[in-house]
Amino acid sequence: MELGIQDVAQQTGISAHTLRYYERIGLIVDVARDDIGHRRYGEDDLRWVEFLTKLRATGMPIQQMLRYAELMRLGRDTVVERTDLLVEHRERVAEQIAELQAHLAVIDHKIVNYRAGVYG
Amino acid sequence: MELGIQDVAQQTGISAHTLRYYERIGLIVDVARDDIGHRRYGEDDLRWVEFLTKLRATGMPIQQMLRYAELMRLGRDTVVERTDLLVEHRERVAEQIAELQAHLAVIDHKIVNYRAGVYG
DNA sequence: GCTTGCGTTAGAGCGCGCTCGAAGCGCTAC
DNA sequence: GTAGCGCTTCGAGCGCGCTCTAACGCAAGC
Repeated sequence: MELGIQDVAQQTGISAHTLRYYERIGLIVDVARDDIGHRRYGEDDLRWVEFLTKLRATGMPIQQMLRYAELMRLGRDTVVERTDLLVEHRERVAEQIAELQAHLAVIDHKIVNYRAGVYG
Repeated sequence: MELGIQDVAQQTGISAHTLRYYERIGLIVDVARDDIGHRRYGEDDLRWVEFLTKLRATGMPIQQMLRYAELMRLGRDTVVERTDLLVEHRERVAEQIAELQAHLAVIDHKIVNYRAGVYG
Protein backbone atom coordinates (compact mmCIF):
# COMPACT_ATOMS: atom_id res chain seq x y z
CA MET A 1 0.00 0.00 0.00
CA GLU A 2 1.72 3.15 -1.18
CA LEU A 3 0.42 6.66 -1.19
CA GLY A 4 1.08 9.78 -3.21
CA ILE A 5 1.66 13.10 -1.54
CA GLN A 6 -1.95 14.18 -2.00
CA ASP A 7 -3.21 11.01 -0.37
CA VAL A 8 -1.05 11.67 2.66
CA ALA A 9 -2.11 15.30 2.69
CA GLN A 10 -5.73 14.29 2.72
CA GLN A 11 -5.36 11.60 5.35
CA THR A 12 -3.27 13.66 7.75
CA GLY A 13 -4.63 17.14 7.13
CA ILE A 14 -1.12 18.38 6.37
CA SER A 15 -0.76 20.11 3.02
CA ALA A 16 1.52 18.72 0.32
CA HIS A 17 3.55 21.93 0.64
CA THR A 18 4.07 21.29 4.33
CA LEU A 19 4.88 17.62 3.80
CA ARG A 20 7.66 18.64 1.43
CA TYR A 21 8.77 21.29 3.91
CA TYR A 22 8.94 18.68 6.68
CA GLU A 23 11.09 16.52 4.47
CA ARG A 24 13.36 19.43 3.59
CA ILE A 25 14.07 20.20 7.22
CA GLY A 26 14.55 16.55 8.11
CA LEU A 27 11.37 15.79 10.02
CA ILE A 28 10.47 13.13 7.49
CA VAL A 29 13.25 11.12 5.85
CA ASP A 30 13.79 8.37 3.33
CA VAL A 31 10.53 8.73 1.49
CA ALA A 32 10.54 6.37 -1.48
CA ARG A 33 10.24 7.65 -5.05
CA ASP A 34 8.62 6.07 -8.05
CA ASP A 35 10.26 5.85 -11.48
CA ILE A 36 9.51 9.44 -12.35
CA GLY A 37 10.66 10.89 -9.03
CA HIS A 38 7.32 11.31 -7.31
CA ARG A 39 7.10 10.55 -3.59
CA ARG A 40 5.56 7.24 -2.53
CA TYR A 41 4.66 7.09 1.14
CA GLY A 42 4.39 3.77 2.95
CA GLU A 43 2.31 2.90 6.01
CA ASP A 44 5.19 3.65 8.35
CA ASP A 45 5.53 7.10 6.84
CA LEU A 46 1.84 7.71 7.34
CA ARG A 47 1.99 6.64 10.98
CA TRP A 48 5.01 8.84 11.55
CA VAL A 49 3.33 11.86 10.00
CA GLU A 50 0.27 11.24 12.12
CA PHE A 51 2.36 11.13 15.24
CA LEU A 52 4.05 14.36 14.20
CA THR A 53 0.67 16.03 13.97
CA LYS A 54 -0.02 15.09 17.59
CA LEU A 55 3.27 16.55 18.72
CA ARG A 56 2.69 19.74 16.75
CA ALA A 57 -0.90 20.13 17.90
CA THR A 58 0.30 19.91 21.46
CA GLY A 59 2.76 22.71 20.83
CA MET A 60 6.05 20.88 20.52
CA PRO A 61 8.56 23.15 18.77
CA ILE A 62 9.95 21.85 15.49
CA GLN A 63 13.47 21.77 16.94
CA GLN A 64 12.34 19.19 19.47
CA MET A 65 10.48 17.17 16.91
CA LEU A 66 13.71 17.14 14.90
CA ARG A 67 15.59 15.85 17.92
CA TYR A 68 12.99 13.14 18.39
CA ALA A 69 13.18 12.20 14.72
CA GLU A 70 16.95 11.97 14.99
CA LEU A 71 16.68 9.68 18.01
CA MET A 72 14.31 7.45 16.07
CA ARG A 73 16.89 7.13 13.32
CA LEU A 74 19.64 6.31 15.81
CA GLY A 75 17.74 3.19 16.81
CA ARG A 76 16.77 1.44 19.98
CA ASP A 77 19.67 2.66 22.09
CA THR A 78 17.90 6.00 22.26
CA VAL A 79 14.67 4.72 23.79
CA VAL A 80 15.45 6.20 27.20
CA GLU A 81 16.15 9.62 25.76
CA ARG A 82 13.06 9.45 23.59
CA THR A 83 11.00 8.54 26.63
CA ASP A 84 12.47 11.43 28.61
CA LEU A 85 11.69 13.82 25.80
CA LEU A 86 8.09 12.66 25.60
CA VAL A 87 7.65 12.69 29.37
CA GLU A 88 8.91 16.27 29.55
CA HIS A 89 6.58 17.22 26.77
CA ARG A 90 3.67 15.47 28.42
CA GLU A 91 4.26 17.51 31.55
CA ARG A 92 4.30 20.76 29.65
CA VAL A 93 1.07 19.84 27.91
CA ALA A 94 -0.56 18.87 31.21
CA GLU A 95 0.43 22.27 32.64
CA GLN A 96 -0.91 23.97 29.57
CA ILE A 97 -4.23 22.18 29.95
CA ALA A 98 -4.43 23.16 33.61
CA GLU A 99 -3.70 26.79 32.71
CA LEU A 100 -6.32 26.77 29.98
CA GLN A 101 -8.87 25.37 32.41
CA ALA A 102 -8.07 28.05 34.97
CA HIS A 103 -8.43 30.81 32.37
CA LEU A 104 -11.59 29.19 31.11
CA ALA A 105 -13.04 29.40 34.62
CA VAL A 106 -12.37 33.16 34.66
CA ILE A 107 -14.06 33.58 31.29
CA ASP A 108 -16.99 31.47 32.43
CA HIS A 109 -17.30 33.66 35.49
CA LYS A 110 -17.44 36.71 33.27
CA ILE A 111 -20.15 35.11 31.16
CA VAL A 112 -22.19 34.30 34.25
CA ASN A 113 -21.82 37.89 35.41
CA TYR A 114 -22.99 39.27 32.10
CA ARG A 115 -25.99 36.98 32.16
CA ALA A 116 -26.77 38.07 35.71
CA GLY A 117 -26.84 41.68 34.57
CA VAL A 118 -23.38 42.82 35.64
CA TYR A 119 -22.36 45.23 32.93
CA GLY A 120 -18.73 46.01 33.71
CA MET B 1 -3.22 53.74 43.64
CA GLU B 2 -1.46 54.43 40.39
CA LEU B 3 1.18 52.36 38.68
CA GLY B 4 4.00 53.06 36.27
CA ILE B 5 4.49 50.93 33.18
CA GLN B 6 7.14 48.80 34.86
CA ASP B 7 4.82 48.08 37.79
CA VAL B 8 2.14 46.86 35.42
CA ALA B 9 4.69 44.88 33.46
CA GLN B 10 5.82 43.15 36.61
CA GLN B 11 2.34 42.46 37.92
CA THR B 12 0.91 41.15 34.67
CA GLY B 13 3.97 39.51 33.12
CA ILE B 14 3.50 41.62 29.99
CA SER B 15 6.57 43.61 28.97
CA ALA B 16 6.49 47.40 28.88
CA HIS B 17 7.14 47.16 25.15
CA THR B 18 4.07 45.00 24.74
CA LEU B 19 1.93 47.24 26.95
CA ARG B 20 2.77 50.19 24.68
CA TYR B 21 2.08 48.03 21.66
CA TYR B 22 -1.33 47.07 23.03
CA GLU B 23 -2.09 50.72 23.53
CA ARG B 24 -0.93 51.58 20.02
CA ILE B 25 -3.28 49.06 18.44
CA GLY B 26 -6.19 50.06 20.68
CA LEU B 27 -6.37 47.13 23.04
CA ILE B 28 -5.77 49.44 25.96
CA VAL B 29 -7.14 52.98 25.84
CA ASP B 30 -7.26 56.16 27.89
CA VAL B 31 -4.26 55.49 30.05
CA ALA B 32 -3.61 58.54 32.23
CA ARG B 33 -0.35 60.47 32.03
CA ASP B 34 1.56 62.29 34.72
CA ASP B 35 2.94 65.84 34.33
CA ILE B 36 5.92 64.70 32.29
CA GLY B 37 3.96 62.43 29.98
CA HIS B 38 4.65 59.06 31.58
CA ARG B 39 1.83 56.51 31.75
CA ARG B 40 -0.05 56.10 35.02
CA TYR B 41 -2.18 52.97 35.18
CA GLY B 42 -5.15 52.75 37.53
CA GLU B 43 -6.70 49.66 39.07
CA ASP B 44 -9.22 49.33 36.28
CA ASP B 45 -6.41 49.34 33.74
CA LEU B 46 -4.64 46.62 35.68
CA ARG B 47 -7.76 44.45 35.82
CA TRP B 48 -8.33 44.96 32.11
CA VAL B 49 -4.76 43.99 31.25
CA GLU B 50 -5.08 40.92 33.43
CA PHE B 51 -8.24 39.89 31.64
CA LEU B 52 -6.49 40.43 28.32
CA THR B 53 -3.78 38.02 29.38
CA LYS B 54 -6.41 35.35 29.98
CA LEU B 55 -7.89 35.87 26.55
CA ARG B 56 -4.47 35.77 24.90
CA ALA B 57 -3.32 32.74 26.85
CA THR B 58 -6.40 30.91 25.66
CA GLY B 59 -5.54 31.75 22.08
CA MET B 60 -7.96 34.54 21.26
CA PRO B 61 -6.69 36.42 18.19
CA ILE B 62 -5.88 40.08 18.73
CA GLN B 63 -8.57 41.08 16.22
CA GLN B 64 -11.20 39.54 18.46
CA MET B 65 -9.76 41.09 21.57
CA LEU B 66 -9.97 44.42 19.74
CA ARG B 67 -13.61 43.78 19.00
CA TYR B 68 -14.26 42.95 22.62
CA ALA B 69 -12.41 46.09 23.75
CA GLU B 70 -14.53 48.15 21.36
CA LEU B 71 -17.73 46.63 22.75
CA MET B 72 -16.60 47.51 26.26
CA ARG B 73 -16.16 51.12 25.19
CA LEU B 74 -19.59 51.21 23.60
CA GLY B 75 -21.17 50.57 26.98
CA ARG B 76 -23.82 48.35 28.42
CA ASP B 77 -25.89 48.01 25.27
CA THR B 78 -23.26 45.62 23.99
CA VAL B 79 -23.48 43.14 26.83
CA VAL B 80 -25.27 40.55 24.72
CA GLU B 81 -22.70 40.72 21.96
CA ARG B 82 -19.87 40.58 24.47
CA THR B 83 -21.45 37.53 26.05
CA ASP B 84 -21.80 35.84 22.68
CA LEU B 85 -18.20 36.55 21.86
CA LEU B 86 -17.01 35.07 25.14
CA VAL B 87 -19.30 32.06 24.83
CA GLU B 88 -17.97 31.31 21.37
CA HIS B 89 -14.47 31.65 22.64
CA ARG B 90 -15.20 29.41 25.60
CA GLU B 91 -16.39 26.72 23.24
CA ARG B 92 -13.29 26.92 21.13
CA VAL B 93 -11.11 26.67 24.22
CA ALA B 94 -13.09 23.70 25.51
CA GLU B 95 -12.58 21.95 22.16
CA GLN B 96 -8.92 22.78 22.26
CA ILE B 97 -8.61 21.27 25.73
CA ALA B 98 -10.40 18.12 24.58
CA GLU B 99 -8.07 17.84 21.59
CA LEU B 100 -5.00 18.33 23.77
CA GLN B 101 -6.22 15.63 26.11
CA ALA B 102 -6.76 13.21 23.24
CA HIS B 103 -3.27 13.88 21.87
CA LEU B 104 -1.85 13.59 25.35
CA ALA B 105 -3.38 10.13 25.63
CA VAL B 106 -1.56 9.07 22.44
CA ILE B 107 1.73 10.42 23.77
CA ASP B 108 1.15 8.68 27.09
CA HIS B 109 0.52 5.48 25.27
CA LYS B 110 3.82 5.86 23.46
CA ILE B 111 5.59 6.45 26.75
CA VAL B 112 4.03 3.34 28.25
CA ASN B 113 5.15 1.34 25.23
CA TYR B 114 8.71 2.59 25.49
CA ARG B 115 8.79 1.69 29.16
CA ALA B 116 7.41 -1.75 28.35
CA GLY B 117 10.28 -2.31 25.93
CA VAL B 118 8.56 -1.54 22.65
CA TYR B 119 11.27 0.12 20.61
CA GLY B 120 9.47 1.35 17.52
C1' DG C 1 1.38 17.32 -30.78
C1' DC C 2 -0.65 20.21 -27.53
C1' DT C 3 -3.27 21.08 -23.38
C1' DT C 4 -4.21 19.81 -18.66
C1' DG C 5 -2.84 18.47 -14.43
C1' DC C 6 -0.02 16.83 -10.94
C1' DG C 7 4.48 16.38 -9.54
C1' DT C 8 9.43 18.31 -8.78
C1' DT C 9 13.01 22.02 -6.78
C1' DA C 10 14.88 26.23 -4.59
C1' DG C 11 13.92 30.15 -2.63
C1' DA C 12 11.03 34.11 -1.45
C1' DG C 13 7.11 35.80 1.21
C1' DC C 14 3.58 35.90 4.81
C1' DG C 15 0.83 36.48 9.17
C1' DC C 16 0.94 36.71 13.82
C1' DG C 17 2.39 38.75 17.97
C1' DC C 18 5.47 40.76 19.59
C1' DT C 19 10.37 42.89 20.25
C1' DC C 20 13.81 45.95 19.50
C1' DG C 21 16.41 50.21 17.94
C1' DA C 22 17.08 55.04 17.32
C1' DA C 23 16.58 59.48 18.76
C1' DG C 24 15.17 62.47 22.08
C1' DC C 25 13.47 64.44 26.74
C1' DG C 26 13.32 65.18 31.72
C1' DC C 27 14.65 63.96 36.28
C1' DT C 28 18.21 62.73 39.83
C1' DA C 29 22.89 62.26 41.62
C1' DC C 30 27.26 63.66 41.69
C1' DG D 1 26.90 70.98 34.29
C1' DT D 2 26.99 66.49 33.00
C1' DA D 3 26.29 61.42 33.30
C1' DG D 4 23.02 58.07 33.50
C1' DC D 5 18.57 56.25 33.72
C1' DG D 6 14.02 55.47 32.40
C1' DC D 7 10.49 57.20 29.93
C1' DT D 8 8.58 58.80 25.23
C1' DT D 9 7.44 57.90 19.86
C1' DC D 10 7.73 55.72 15.51
C1' DG D 11 9.09 52.39 12.58
C1' DA D 12 11.78 48.49 11.49
C1' DG D 13 12.95 43.66 12.50
C1' DC D 14 12.30 38.99 14.21
C1' DG D 15 11.03 34.03 15.01
C1' DC D 16 8.01 30.59 14.07
C1' DG D 17 5.75 27.61 11.00
C1' DC D 18 4.34 27.41 7.26
C1' DT D 19 2.75 28.92 2.37
C1' DC D 20 3.32 30.25 -2.06
C1' DT D 21 5.78 31.31 -6.59
C1' DA D 22 8.48 30.33 -10.51
C1' DA D 23 10.19 27.42 -13.68
C1' DC D 24 10.22 23.16 -15.16
C1' DG D 25 9.11 17.78 -16.27
C1' DC D 26 6.36 13.95 -17.30
C1' DA D 27 2.23 11.52 -18.79
C1' DA D 28 -2.45 10.93 -20.11
C1' DG D 29 -6.35 12.57 -23.01
C1' DC D 30 -8.24 14.85 -26.99
